[in-house]
Amino acid sequence: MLRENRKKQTRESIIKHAIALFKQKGYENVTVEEITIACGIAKGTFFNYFPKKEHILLYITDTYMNRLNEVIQLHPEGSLKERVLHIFRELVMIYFKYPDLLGLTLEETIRSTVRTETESNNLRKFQTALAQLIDEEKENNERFKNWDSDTAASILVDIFIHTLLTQSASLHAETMMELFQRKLNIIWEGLAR
Amino acid sequence: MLRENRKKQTRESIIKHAIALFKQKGYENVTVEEITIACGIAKGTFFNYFPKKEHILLYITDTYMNRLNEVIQLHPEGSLKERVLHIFRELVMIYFKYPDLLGLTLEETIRSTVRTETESNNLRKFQTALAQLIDEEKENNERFKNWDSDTAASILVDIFIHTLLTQSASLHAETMMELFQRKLNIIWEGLAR
DNA sequence: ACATTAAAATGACCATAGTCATAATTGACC
DNA sequence: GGTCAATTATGACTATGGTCATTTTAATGT
Repeated sequence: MLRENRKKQTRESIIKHAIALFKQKGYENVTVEEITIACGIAKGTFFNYFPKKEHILLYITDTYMNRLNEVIQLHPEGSLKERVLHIFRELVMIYFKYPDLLGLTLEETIRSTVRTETESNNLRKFQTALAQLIDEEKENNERFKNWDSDTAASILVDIFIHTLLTQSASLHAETMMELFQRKLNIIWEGLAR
Repeated sequence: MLRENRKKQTRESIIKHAIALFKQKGYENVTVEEITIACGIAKGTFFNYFPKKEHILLYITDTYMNRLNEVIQLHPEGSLKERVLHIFRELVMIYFKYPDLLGLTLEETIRSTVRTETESNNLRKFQTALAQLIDEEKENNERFKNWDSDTAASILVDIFIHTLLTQSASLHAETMMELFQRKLNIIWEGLAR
């Protein structure tokens, strides 16, 4: 299994060096060749691991979303609204680890969502996780029974992603969280009530 | 003013030929040089009009959004929810004029939103228009007074854009409209009511 | 008409993402 | 430990987006 180990190592090396360089010089100012030199591999090798330069950014989101279940477990208490807000906060914090890459990363996530149409994309995973949360709440709380969980979860994802996108330039986590709060208030209580 | 006329002509020629070629061969398979040849201009000239190839896609959204006020006027009757649904429907129909470009166009709109941060971008315009609609409704209808119109409008844009994005691959307008309807039902009545 | 200046067009040029035929490495099997 | 097949690495090469110094064209003034 030497081969598989090497592959994993190379892959991780590429990601590590690429992100380090992106942080340092900005995504656009880093060439693929530069990344491969940092890794001590040939340029062509890069494309054996990632079909396009941008796919590294996608990987970042993968990592975030892999922590999703963990993040959901972090806040098992409180009302559904509180839990959702906590989850949003955690995800925002993770995203803010690479503030300069936030916008680009989101763009790529969206792109892949548009292009793939598959169930396996990250936003779909997020939606499924939220839908499950709503389903659980339905057991305890009559008030949620009216709605299809998946549609409701989809709204939450709509709000999360698009708010993040429009706010990503200003990069202020707390402002963003306030906006989330206000939006959740509205959809919880109903726009026309 | 010969100069300005020529400029306008060239600009329009580029847009016209570019979109025709995109429809015919797909965005990725059309080179800038190809576009300029079709227009009978030099390659460099293209970049005097559009800083990047992708900016042509942005122009498409500009056109759509310029029709926004017109679209809003089209349905002055009915409840707010009905009006919003009508507006969504009209916009979806406009977008579906270039079904193959829909995804790309949206991607670019989002990109520019992320990058510019200015008030002048198209999504912001959409939001402002919707906020105004909500404000008007507030005059007649007590029930909407609780909420900040801008935040509420922002939710509607979140839903519109992100639903469009996730659904753009399947390209089925009616499915999309049904989804809009379900989502609006939820946020109108309130998720937890 | 001619000269001067400003705007716009041009295309040779460059940088770099991505390809691909070839070479090197690995694992399996005898 | 030698042979073969499959996998992975390599880097010369190609294609194309985008730049920029130079040239052309339009507008203004005399």
